[in-house]
Amino acid sequence: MYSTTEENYLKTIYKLQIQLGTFINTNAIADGVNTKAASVTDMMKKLSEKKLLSYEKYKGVQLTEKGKKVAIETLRKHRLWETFLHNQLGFTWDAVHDIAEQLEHIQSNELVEKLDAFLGFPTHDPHGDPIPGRNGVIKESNFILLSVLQKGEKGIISGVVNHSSLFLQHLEKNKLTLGKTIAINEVSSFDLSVKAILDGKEKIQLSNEVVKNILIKKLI
Amino acid sequence: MYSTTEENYLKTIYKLQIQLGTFINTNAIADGVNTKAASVTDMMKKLSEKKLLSYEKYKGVQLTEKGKKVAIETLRKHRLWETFLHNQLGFTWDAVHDIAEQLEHIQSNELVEKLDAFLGFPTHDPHGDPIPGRNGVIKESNFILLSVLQKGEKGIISGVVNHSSLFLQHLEKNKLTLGKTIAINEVSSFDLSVKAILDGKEKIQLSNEVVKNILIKKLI
DNA sequence: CTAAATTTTTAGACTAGCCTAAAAATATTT
DNA sequence: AAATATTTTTAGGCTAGTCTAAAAATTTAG
Ligand SMILES: [Mn+2]
Ligand SMILES: [Mn+2]
Ligand SMILES: [Mn+2]
Ligand SMILES: [Mn+2]
Repeated sequence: MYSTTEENYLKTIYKLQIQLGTFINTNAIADGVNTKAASVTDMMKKLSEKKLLSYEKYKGVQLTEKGKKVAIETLRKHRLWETFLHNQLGFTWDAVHDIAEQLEHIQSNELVEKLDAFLGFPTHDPHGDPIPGRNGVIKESNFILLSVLQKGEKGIISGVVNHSSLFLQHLEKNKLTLGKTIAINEVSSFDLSVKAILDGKEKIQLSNEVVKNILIKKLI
Repeated sequence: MYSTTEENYLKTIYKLQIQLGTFINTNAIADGVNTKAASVTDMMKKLSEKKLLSYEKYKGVQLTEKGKKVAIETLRKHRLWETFLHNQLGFTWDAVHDIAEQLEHIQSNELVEKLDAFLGFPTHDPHGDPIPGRNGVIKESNFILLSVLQKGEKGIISGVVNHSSLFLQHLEKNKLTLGKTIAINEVSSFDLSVKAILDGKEKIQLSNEVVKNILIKKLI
């Protein structure tokens, strides 16, 4: 139905709309799809022509319901495939994104639904991001930043803000994976680094750069 | 490394080489990749430039070792994905081909190897076709046509000649699936249709059109 | 409120892959 | 051995998607 390129544009715009509000500017899109502003302008005209978004010169861009639907379907496929790669094939969480970036464009509704069932209708992908349902509904999780936890509080690692391989590998190496419990012992008022207990056993120390990129579900 | 289009050309030429001999002509390729002869000539120049095949004007085309390697890798991926779709996701054998036609172009060696392991290193796809190994070796199976069996002989259904959805659905509907045993009771000398026993139980009647498109492993 | 900086759009060009129509080469008949 | 038919190649053109450089619009600063 839509090309790989079109789906990538729509998915990127959708994600930008979530984090930045409604009107998305050309440069942000160019950055997101890894191309130049001139190419984005071209594509915006085409997508607007196809009623996937509304575009007004110099004013930015906004997805229509139709465009949002395609974006969410693509996101759904991406996250289901990431889950497959991680849970079934044993890929580490830093390796799944690039492959899912290709797999998300395979066209077959039957495949998506069968994959979903095969995986047991997962609600979150390996990075803790919510997987949109068949109906297109996304249950946004109310995770909070680990950096807002105070001394004495604890939570379960449930997601990440930064999705880069470098960061994910760093977490993996330090056993900071989804499901682990972190209890804050002390927050340095000098560099905001944190001393904590991992899973009630191990003493660990985390830089502010790390704690502000981990999402947790607060306990009690 | 190579585009979807290039991989499709190479895979098609490889299959033609298997069934027709070494030099493959333009029209056969055009037919295989569903395009026009003029487009094939263009592409042959490009693939020849990249040393994937040898091309001499008006003389036809032949894969190099390099080209053969790419073709076999693509065939390996195609058949592994078909196996995944059938064995794990429960797709019927007539539905897997079109989706595998897309999946075979996903680029990741690690994915192929992990998928292979996940599937238990299968040797044949859902149509009975052999799956090339990681080394690129294909164990050609010595299946024979059901139509060569004589009265009193029997065999196990192990593959198909015709891969069309229509034929596969017909077989499915008549429970003529891989692994079933067929014992010949009688061959009509009028229309070459066959009376047989399926799995030692059920009496069946098969047209010549059907028996000459089923491959079996002969018993005793 | 004008001037400078930034962002966005246009203009023109490129590649991959495809097409049609015509020309050239090869194969088949007579 | 011509004549005819078929196959293949060339020529020229199309679309999707990309780029650079220049022009136009908008935003920010003085
Ligand atoms: Mn991802
Ligand atoms: Mn993810
Ligand atoms: Mn197939
Ligand atoms: Mn097959």
